[in-house]
Amino acid sequence: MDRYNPQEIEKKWQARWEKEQTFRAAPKGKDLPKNLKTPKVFLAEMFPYPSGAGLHVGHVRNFTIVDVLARFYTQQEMNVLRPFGYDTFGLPAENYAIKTGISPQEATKTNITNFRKQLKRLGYAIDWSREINTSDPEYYKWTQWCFLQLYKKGLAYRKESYQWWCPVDQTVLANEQVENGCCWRCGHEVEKKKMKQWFFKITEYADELLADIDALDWPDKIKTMQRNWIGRSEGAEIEFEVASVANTYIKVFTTRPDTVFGATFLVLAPEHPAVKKLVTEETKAEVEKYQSDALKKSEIERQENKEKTGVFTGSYAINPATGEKIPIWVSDYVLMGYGEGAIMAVPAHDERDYEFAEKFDLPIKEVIEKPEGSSDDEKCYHGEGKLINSGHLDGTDSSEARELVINWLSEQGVGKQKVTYRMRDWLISRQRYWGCPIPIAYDEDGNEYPIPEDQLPVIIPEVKDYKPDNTGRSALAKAKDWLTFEMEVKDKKTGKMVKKKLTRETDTLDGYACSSWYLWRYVSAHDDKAAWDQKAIKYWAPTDVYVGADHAVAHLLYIRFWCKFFADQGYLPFREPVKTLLYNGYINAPDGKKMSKSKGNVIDPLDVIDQGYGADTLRTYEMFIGPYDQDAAWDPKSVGGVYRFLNRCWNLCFDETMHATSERGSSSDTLKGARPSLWSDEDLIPDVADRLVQRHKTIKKVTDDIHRHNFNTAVSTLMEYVNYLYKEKATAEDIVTLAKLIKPFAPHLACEMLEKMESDDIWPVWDEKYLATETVEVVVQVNGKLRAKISVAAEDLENQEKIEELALAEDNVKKFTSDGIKKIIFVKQAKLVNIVA
RNA sequence: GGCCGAGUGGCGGAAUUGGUAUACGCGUUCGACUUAAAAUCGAAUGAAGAAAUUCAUACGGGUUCAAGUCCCGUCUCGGCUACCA
Repeated sequence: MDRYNPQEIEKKWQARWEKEQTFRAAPKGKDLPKNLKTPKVFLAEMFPYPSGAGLHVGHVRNFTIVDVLARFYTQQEMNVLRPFGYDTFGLPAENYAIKTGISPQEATKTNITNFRKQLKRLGYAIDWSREINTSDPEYYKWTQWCFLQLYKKGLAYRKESYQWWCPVDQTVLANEQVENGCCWRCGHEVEKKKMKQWFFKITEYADELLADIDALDWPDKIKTMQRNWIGRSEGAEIEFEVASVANTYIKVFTTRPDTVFGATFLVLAPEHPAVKKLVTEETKAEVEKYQSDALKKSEIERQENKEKTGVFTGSYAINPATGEKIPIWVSDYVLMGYGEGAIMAVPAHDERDYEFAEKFDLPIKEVIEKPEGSSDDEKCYHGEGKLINSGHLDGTDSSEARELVINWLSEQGVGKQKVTYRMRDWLISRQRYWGCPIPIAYDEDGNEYPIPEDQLPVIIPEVKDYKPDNTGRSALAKAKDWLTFEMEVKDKKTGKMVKKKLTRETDTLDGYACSSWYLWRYVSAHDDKAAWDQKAIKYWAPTDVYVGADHAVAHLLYIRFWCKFFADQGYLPFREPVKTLLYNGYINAPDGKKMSKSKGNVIDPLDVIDQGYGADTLRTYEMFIGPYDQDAAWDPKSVGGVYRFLNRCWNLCFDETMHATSERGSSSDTLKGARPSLWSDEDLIPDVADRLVQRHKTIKKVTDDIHRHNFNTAVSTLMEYVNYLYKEKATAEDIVTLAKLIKPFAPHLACEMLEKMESDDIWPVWDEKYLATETVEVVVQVNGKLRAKISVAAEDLENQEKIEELALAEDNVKKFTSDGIKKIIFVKQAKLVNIVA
């Protein structure tokens, strides 16, 4: 007998899959599969950044989940689309280029080649004809096209604003790229810088992005994070007239308009544009110093020092509810980016305002009565209650008063209902070389001209030196031939077409823009007529199952935003890009800590394969390691256990001593070419009944488990089946069933077994009739404690009286029921009798 | 501080709708094979007890014929978030 040799058989099957292009989703040269009536499944993982280090075990877990599903659905004869791509723009390649002079284009090519080779060694069922790469001009041409669509609709715009700036990477960062006041890439503290930047107006879709979360088949964790990120607040916008400066109003946002009578001062963010109008001779110097200090303060300092600071502007506003004059202050606890950048302070009912009032000795006026018996012992009560000190609204319940106040202020023209979002517009320009160029140019007056669609792509020029220049512009500014050019444009004044000298935008797009549409590119990956083909998108998309372990908010929110936008433009026939999202956990080092090069605890998946375990063991192990959505620690000993299991599968097929033989001695011809030692079910009557039960139970359990994404228990079910077959020996049908069921996990081994058995790989179907056995075991409890098990004929389950009688007849039951029986509960479904004594 | 998870043998974990707690794997022990070891195969393995049995799903209560599962409270760990008005 040949021994299980993964090295040999994996090489053999990988070569065959490559040659036969086994995993192409469509016949050559066509976009759609032949049989459109078969259900389609579009599966994808979050495409990786192909780093020089190659695949790590985390990738393997992520990709194997997709692969198991792809193979499972393929075996069920569905049309499966399982493409692959690379997210190649980004800082690592650029920093590497700055350090070594090797161009990002070249480094990316090398890395992809390595990645592709490694992916093939894992035996993934990838349709390689659809491989995409975001830094390929063929791809980013269409990223630029997407940008222009957003630009046309006014959803891509330029605005001067204070932005997070990383002084090391020399680029602005989006809010979600700032972690604890530090750059997500290099970890350096970020600063605020006033710059003109490009944005996508994601806030336009805030309401829909929020509302549609409910219906998504996504993990609750991610749904909650997205809801929090969008951060919708309902409240009111209230205008406060400035007493000392004519015709000046300060708008504030509040979620508690019911407390307006208690607003005893206003607070403005240091960056608020009205501040310069409000300062007086005496306060000017001090306020300006406070403003410039606040700008210099890093996010970390702001967080560390929660002690309230602030300064009086010297001006007063009129509280529209009370008519009282109240002072206007400036403090950095009010953020310019949220609401109106100004608040009405109600110190009696808001902790932050309370602290501020205490510190600067400002009046505190209670306007909500704490209900009796309230356990809230905070200094300022922020719950609901009856209004007091609130003029005509005294005695009203605070929850009702909110609307009454809004209506009342609205009648006077100084207030209205308002919804505010925590989410800001998406900052997309980056001062980096290695990104998708923004297809915009400027004339000498700074007017914007989009590059016409037929002139795309704007190709990234090769440069010698990749360092950003010290003006905050990317290295693209160094490509002089590329930077300026002539283009026919409509003259802004005369409206005639004229040739104009233009300068290109040197900012590139945030990498998240490139990954916001790649799922749709997969349906017609190398289409040169459109970003995605309409017929193909209609058939394949949206993505049925999307698997990842990162980007809970950013990427998964942006892709939803683009989906809604392109749906509105008529390019997509759906409004949500991903039906089911699986979010897999991380794989940690054996010590339970995160794997990292510096700690030297990294497990290299290719090493595991080369040690002799093979790809099938690696794949199966990573599915068996635990529930896919939980973190798990790598255990080298358990890898050995999975290898032993696959080895046992192999033996059942190739070791004749493991084969069931018939005492009647007749060989079966039900399986052509099967070895003489191998017997079919038919030869084994009468012991065939239990065998069929085990087999069909296994088929059902494995099928259900994969549907539920319980990959770990699917594998353990197969282990139980193999243990059973080791005891009882295997028939031809057993071996074929086992091979088919294990194929999603260990495809090479399964193919080898199926080849030997001359069998197809079509997913087996269980028959309910084998699941119902002739005799069943009924559990007998007394007072909920297990006391006996009785074996009864299956049809007797309908006969409650008989079962109760049998149960009571058990010696061990009699022992515990000698004091009499109160009642008997019989649960047919659970096959259980509970006697209450 | 706020929100959301989780806590089961020596370890990773199973228990799908409230119905036999600890499947499967690792580890450990014993046995077979072997001159021997590895590999492989077989058996045992929550704790206490000779046994019947009792006690065990973080802790304390509750609901129920029956609770790992549901409810209330406490503790511990993890994730996200953090002056968002």
